[in-house]
Amino acid sequence: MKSEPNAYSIDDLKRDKKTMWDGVRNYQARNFMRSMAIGDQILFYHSNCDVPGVVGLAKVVGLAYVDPTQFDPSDKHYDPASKPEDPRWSLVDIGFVKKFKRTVSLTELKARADELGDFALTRTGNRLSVMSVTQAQFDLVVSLAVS
DNA sequence: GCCAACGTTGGC
DNA sequence: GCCAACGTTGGC
Repeated sequence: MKSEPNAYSIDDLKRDKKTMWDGVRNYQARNFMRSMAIGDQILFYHSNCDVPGVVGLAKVVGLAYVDPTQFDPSDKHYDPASKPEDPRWSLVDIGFVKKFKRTVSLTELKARADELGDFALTRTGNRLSVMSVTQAQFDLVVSLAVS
């Protein structure tokens, strides 16, 4: 899952312990969240910053439910087209697991393309804020963080 | 700040 | 249903 550290960083999650992953307004990303299970592990990625990359781990602590911000006109992600009787957008609750001692940068991930295989995060033009990762890819990223 | 790669919108 | 225009994302 991606976040701009200016908006919400791994340090923010560490402080909060858990958070509602609100504001996702992309159907594919939403569908990924709807398919999540409690305990699913998450790579936490910082985008739009000095060193984009995976900075830590989180996990799913609450199954998908209606994202309340879609109905709030004062919210940045307000969606006037979404009706309470038929909500468009969902979110999950995620909990802090750990912050890596070092960032596993996007550059580094691209350099490991052979080992990672078809990795959603490094696919060209991928702008999804929530995407899937295989266990093998997850394990490789974690191993890079501690190496 | 630039720009490529998207997803969405809306006219037709 | 097509597609141009537009807005957004995000690396660089």
